[in-house]
Amino acid sequence: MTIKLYNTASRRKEIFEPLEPGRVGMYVCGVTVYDLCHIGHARSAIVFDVLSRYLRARGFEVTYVRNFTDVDDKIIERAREMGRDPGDIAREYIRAFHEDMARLGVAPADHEPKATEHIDGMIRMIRTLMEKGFAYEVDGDVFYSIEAFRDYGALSGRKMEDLQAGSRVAVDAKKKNPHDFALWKAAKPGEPRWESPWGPGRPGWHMECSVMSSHFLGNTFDIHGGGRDLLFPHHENERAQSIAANGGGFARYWVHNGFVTVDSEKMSKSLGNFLTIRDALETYHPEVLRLFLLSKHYRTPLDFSREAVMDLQAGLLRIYRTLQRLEERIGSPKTDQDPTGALRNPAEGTFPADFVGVMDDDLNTAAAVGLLFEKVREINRLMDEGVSKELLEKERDDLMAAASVLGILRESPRDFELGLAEAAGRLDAGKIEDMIRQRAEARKARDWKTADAIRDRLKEMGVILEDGPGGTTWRPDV
RNA sequence: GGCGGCAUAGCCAAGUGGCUAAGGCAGCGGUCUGCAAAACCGUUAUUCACCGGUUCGAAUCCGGUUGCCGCCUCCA
Repeated sequence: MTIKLYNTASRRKEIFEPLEPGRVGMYVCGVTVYDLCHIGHARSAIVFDVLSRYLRARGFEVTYVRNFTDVDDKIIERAREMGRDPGDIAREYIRAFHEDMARLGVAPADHEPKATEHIDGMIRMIRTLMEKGFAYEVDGDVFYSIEAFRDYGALSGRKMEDLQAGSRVAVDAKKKNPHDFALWKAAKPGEPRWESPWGPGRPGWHMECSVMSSHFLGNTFDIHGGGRDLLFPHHENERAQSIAANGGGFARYWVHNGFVTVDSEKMSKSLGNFLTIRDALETYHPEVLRLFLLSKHYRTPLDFSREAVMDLQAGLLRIYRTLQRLEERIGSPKTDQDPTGALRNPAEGTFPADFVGVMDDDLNTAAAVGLLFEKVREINRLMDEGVSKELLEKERDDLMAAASVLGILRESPRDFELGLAEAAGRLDAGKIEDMIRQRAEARKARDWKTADAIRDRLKEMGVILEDGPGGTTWRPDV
């Protein structure tokens, strides 16, 4: 079986073959750290987290690089507004990013370089571009000349004429061509600065990704990812710089995730319709959010709404209830083995093979989630039929293999339910158990009226009772 | 203006040439239960925005229409 990925550069799905068999180099554009991240950032981070997990589960050795843009106009502007040091702002939001990602279960990348750590490399690259005739300096600014790069526009599928026709940007008189872009920006008073052959200044935005990707992955590497909005101009420019300066092919597969929208409109700072990860986690359990963001194919826009998220929550809860039942029957899962082992060489017609089949097809997590639910129904059926412990263990291992690639089902079932309840309000376990005892006495006396009244009262408190052969248990009404 | 994407049941969402159009949520009927809850079983799109065309055969390919969205400017 082979993995297929949609390559934005060719606008079609392609069979994925890494440059070096068995090894994958993957670079994903991270965030500019001037504010808290919103759930659009979360989608991107989660999609590429799943891609790296999946590639590893399929036996590839992955080197995953995700950068931080920690020097940039927006950071400088924010610092000025707040009367603070730009470096402090960047550090603060890098910390916030790590906290948010940890809560969402997004694993750290193998390398998380910051732009400011690679200024020397950027200066070297700019010098090379000037020597090769791709860049020119004007009053301490250095620009890339897009006309010098014949292939400019090939990645995003644009023609230079089209670009000019729609341009609304105020043209910088220093530029030879309005779409030339800054490689180096001369520092204005009070701005962060580094010494360079063109005087003090800072790098343009696109430089960092070119330099850091080649530093960690080489001049030609396998996967370059990011949000769809980065395709132009950011990725087009990165590519133009890198190929012009280094030769090589730069990224071989370009993978772009779609946006999170609200009321069908892109979530963005300028529209003011964004929801930060933090705010979302006040209301929704991290795994609910994660499953929601994976419930639609990564390339299509995903509309965020409370109803849609809560629907997924109901579904995830059902999966956890099945895990709870399993635990009661066959005990807790073993934790000392690689959960994804079942995906390595799955036998045809089995659940792991089906899962691999849909994931191989351009990371179809939506279909994968569907398979997960089918498997859950089957496991419940098997438990109703009373099959052997060995079979149930096998079934659970298969389920957990898929779940671990998606990064869900990481909690104990009880913790998950209580976690949901925490968002809805706190429950007093002692009082609840007291009332359950009273109800048990009433039931013993066949006083159904009293028993039902107590149950109703608990329901109002947000507690659901379940009478089973082993007595009554309770769970939060979520 | 240029380029691109999307339109599948009450809602969310897979499926891109051929068995009965996945799955989730919600609803309804049933099994189980003192009654519930949970779980399971059954059920809910003769039809895939609309109009043409290609084909033995299309939700899937082609042309057109409508609607929504994105990129072209910092943006995941």
